[in-house]
Amino acid sequence: MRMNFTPQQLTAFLHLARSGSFGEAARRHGVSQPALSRTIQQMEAALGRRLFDRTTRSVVPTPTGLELRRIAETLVAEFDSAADDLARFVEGRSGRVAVAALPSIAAVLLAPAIARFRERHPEVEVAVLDGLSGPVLDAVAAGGADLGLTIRPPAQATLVYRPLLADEFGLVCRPEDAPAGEGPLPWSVFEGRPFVAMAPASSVRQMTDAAFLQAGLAVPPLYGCAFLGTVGPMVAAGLGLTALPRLTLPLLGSFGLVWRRLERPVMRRPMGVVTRAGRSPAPAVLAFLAELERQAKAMR
Amino acid sequence: MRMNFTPQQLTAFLHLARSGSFGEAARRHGVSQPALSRTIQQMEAALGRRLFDRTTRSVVPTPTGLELRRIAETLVAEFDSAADDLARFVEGRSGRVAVAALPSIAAVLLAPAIARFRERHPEVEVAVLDGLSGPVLDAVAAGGADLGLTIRPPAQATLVYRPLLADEFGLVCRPEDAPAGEGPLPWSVFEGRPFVAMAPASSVRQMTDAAFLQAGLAVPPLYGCAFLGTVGPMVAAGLGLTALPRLTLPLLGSFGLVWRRLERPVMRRPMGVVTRAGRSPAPAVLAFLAELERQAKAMR
DNA sequence: ATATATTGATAACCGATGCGCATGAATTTC
DNA sequence: GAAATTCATGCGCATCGGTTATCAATATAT
Repeated sequence: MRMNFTPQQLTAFLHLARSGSFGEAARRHGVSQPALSRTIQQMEAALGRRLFDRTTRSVVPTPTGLELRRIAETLVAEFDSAADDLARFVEGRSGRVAVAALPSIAAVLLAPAIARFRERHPEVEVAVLDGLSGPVLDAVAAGGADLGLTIRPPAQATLVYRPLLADEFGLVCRPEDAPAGEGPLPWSVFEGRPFVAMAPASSVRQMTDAAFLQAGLAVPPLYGCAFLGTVGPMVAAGLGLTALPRLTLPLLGSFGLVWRRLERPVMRRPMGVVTRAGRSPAPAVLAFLAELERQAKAMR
Repeated sequence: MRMNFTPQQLTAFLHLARSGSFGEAARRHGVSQPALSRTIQQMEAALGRRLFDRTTRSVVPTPTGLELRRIAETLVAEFDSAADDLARFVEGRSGRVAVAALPSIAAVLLAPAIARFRERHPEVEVAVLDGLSGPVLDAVAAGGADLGLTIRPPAQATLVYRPLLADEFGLVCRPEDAPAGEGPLPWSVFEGRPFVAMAPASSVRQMTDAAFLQAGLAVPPLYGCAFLGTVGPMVAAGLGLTALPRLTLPLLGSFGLVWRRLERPVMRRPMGVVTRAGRSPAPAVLAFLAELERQAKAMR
């Protein structure tokens, strides 16, 4: 005896068991009365037992009908709740988002995005793994993180990169060291002045080197700091000037440093998001991505 | 988003999630590979999300697929267990049987039937309501009892009666009071001897009265006892003889009384089972009925 | 490197199923 | 006794789920 009732059948049955009339039950179930008659007949045939003793005047559940009602009532409830769980997940209202990010991007882009996201998706768990570029990419590739926030990585078959924000480089210095005027400055502004550089492996250093190369300048790099948090105090102490993307400014510390846009060439630090190629992200991750893009657009 | 997956779809999905290959999963699910492909596509369309990221070489669940797997796994288990519960009920292996019965029938027919029944149906709860004819019929009519064991009641629209056993009347007396010989005796055997009668309302009394009337005898009834348990000691004390259906003999007590079949006329007490008309009994009740009939046949 | 085999997707077709409409049969009500 | 109510049935239709045959893509073998 293979009982293979569909949730449809079970709810139809429950409507009938609850209303005690085929016409009424059919209306509530949203089908015609003959359709409901057939449905019940099929269930009875499958079981080999009547579910209702019915005359033209009354519809009374048999003991088997009562038993099925007991069972179907909980089963349908389970089913509905499961459907609800799944719907919440599919709509991105439940689940988990793990984001790997460079600390600089985490500070300026990720933090506010999480704040907004959690307002709309309070049940979604958000995990942050801050690390340098390599570990970020590794985490995404290995599946430990759903997405990675970093600067554009070299093209890779297993990862996809999508740009979010291009952060422009500018001069960073104490107010009293700033050239007169208000507009953008050329990179030649660094000529003849001490330049506080980042460590040779860092993405910022590679871009400043490239800028000087393009501009045909020879500016000797000093110090070679690994962390932005170290650069701020050094500039503030008057040890030199530096060039940094605008959004990193808050990470330097509160020393009242000024930022002036640099051009010739205009340099932009491409920040974006990487995901695994060929892997569908969880709905909550997609929703978070959308929030990230909105945040990026707002900061542009 | 109305998720309305059938158990079929869910188990198909689980087969795929577990095997990681359409071909293998289709085989286990008992359908062709294209059929499974389409089933999964339909589920994905219903959800608006992919459930598996697949190439020709790999089938990997998406986050949504993992979530559905988690949900479907428990849901299908619930479903199976519910189906099992229902099957046990439908096959009469679980449930409850309430039997209303005359004490005399309960003793001779019901008790052994229950004993056998419980061997085969250990999970079925059996309740006994022993009472006189009126309350027995009332209990059945009101639904408090699934079936009633009693002597044939007057025809009633709401009840159906089915005969089980016809219990023959015989002379009951002390061995020393018995007429010589071994064969059946005529009712005239009571002429001129004290006859211990039952109460006028009892079914036995009505049949003994009828027997004397048919035989054209005038035998004055003495005492008019209401309970069989009272009749035994009285006969054993030598206060008189009586006529009783054979199967009631054990109820008289252990006084070594003898029973000799009576004829001219042969009187039979019709015992049977009553059920509600137009109401399907529970499967366990049907199984119990079958056991009752087997028991009756064995005693005939 | 080219051929082969494996695997999932697609196309075409077909029988079964579920539904609605119209109608029938039984019973209560006026 | 006629009308109304209620569940069951017959019939036609659209949909669905299934199979076979075939395609497209990729890994493997020669």
